[in-house]
Amino acid sequence: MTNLGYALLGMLADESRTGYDLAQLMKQQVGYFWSAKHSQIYPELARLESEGLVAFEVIEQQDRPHKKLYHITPAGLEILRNWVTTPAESAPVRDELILKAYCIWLAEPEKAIELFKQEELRHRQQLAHYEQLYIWGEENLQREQRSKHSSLFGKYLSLARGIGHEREYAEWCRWVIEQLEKPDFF
Amino acid sequence: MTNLGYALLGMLADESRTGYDLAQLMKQQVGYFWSAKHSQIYPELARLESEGLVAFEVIEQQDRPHKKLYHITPAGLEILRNWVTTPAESAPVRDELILKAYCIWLAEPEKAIELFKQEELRHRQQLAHYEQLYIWGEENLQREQRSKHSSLFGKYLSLARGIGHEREYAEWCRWVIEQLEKPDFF
DNA sequence: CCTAACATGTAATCGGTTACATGATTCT
DNA sequence: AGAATCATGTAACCGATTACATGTTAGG
Repeated sequence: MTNLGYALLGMLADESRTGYDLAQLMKQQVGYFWSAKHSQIYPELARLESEGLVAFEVIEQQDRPHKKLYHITPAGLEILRNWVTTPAESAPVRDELILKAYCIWLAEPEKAIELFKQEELRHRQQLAHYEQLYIWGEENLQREQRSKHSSLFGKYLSLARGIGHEREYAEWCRWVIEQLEKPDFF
Repeated sequence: MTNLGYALLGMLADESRTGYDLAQLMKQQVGYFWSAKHSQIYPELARLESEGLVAFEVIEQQDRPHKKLYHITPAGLEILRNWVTTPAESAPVRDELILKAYCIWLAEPEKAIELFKQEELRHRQQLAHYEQLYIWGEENLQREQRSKHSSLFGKYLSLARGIGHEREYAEWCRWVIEQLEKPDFF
């Protein structure tokens, strides 16, 4: 099983979806921590189906093309449940901006400041976006949905991580700018 | 040019190194934000050499196999300098633990707590490691090396990012545990 | 004797992106 | 007339990992 497979099972555990729906979700919500293009999703769904972890029914539509609505099977739910609490394997980090930071001693400080100002702005904007989603969610949250067994719970945990991550990243950018603005010897 | 190419140029801008040395560096320092195995490094060095961005001299050694000591060329330094301050392209995030967090509503809370306790510990240990490196660096830092134009400057910026990242990650794990320990309705 | 460190490469495979391919409907 | 959304697929390519391959010396 691949991580993409688990990601798809996770989305289908919440509700039945088409390949197209799954690809859309990966441009929103889920895309903040896992993503894939439709060209990867369709073959992976076919693979999951061949292993009996998902199944689909063809929905015929007038005025729209037909679609395959996938749902998770009991076997799929079982391996997903088993996976969620097993330790995650640590993937190597590859962050282009930190790589640039490592080499920044070669650059003119003014240009470096400009770069980090742009990056800070980018992360502040993403932070504001996440915070807005968080507020909207809080407002519409019913009492019975405030359960560890509601799929909304998972959405909150992941959104909170996004907020913390973007805030921390933006603050590092700011700190880097401060270091670059300091005179060389003091 | 690939990011790996720039990473190698960045390491060679600091000082001349062999492919073996570069692979070792990517298990330490540089590996915290960019990594590659020797099987990827050797062909990439050959490619950089064919494009005139690096060059090497063969060092014959008694009692050790011969080695190729690579150094950056003026052309290599130029494209590296040009790259460092150009905006970084944002790569999609793929974090297995956040994916698990998203699906955690399917798990038994006790098992979920165990998972996040393990993960918190892992990040606290990595944080302690980074902080130790930071302290050692501070201690041995000479006045003339406290310049934006010293390669140590880049090492500090990247190390600071590692510290911030691990601290924030560990704190999120702790917060998740708190959410999981709360009674469902309160 | 076996393992670790030094030292350099190639081949097979895999996960993911980009591009190719098709086709209907709705909105501007 | 053209773009956007819905809807599903395949093919080529690329970056990265794992495994294959070789050979020396030092140390437990």
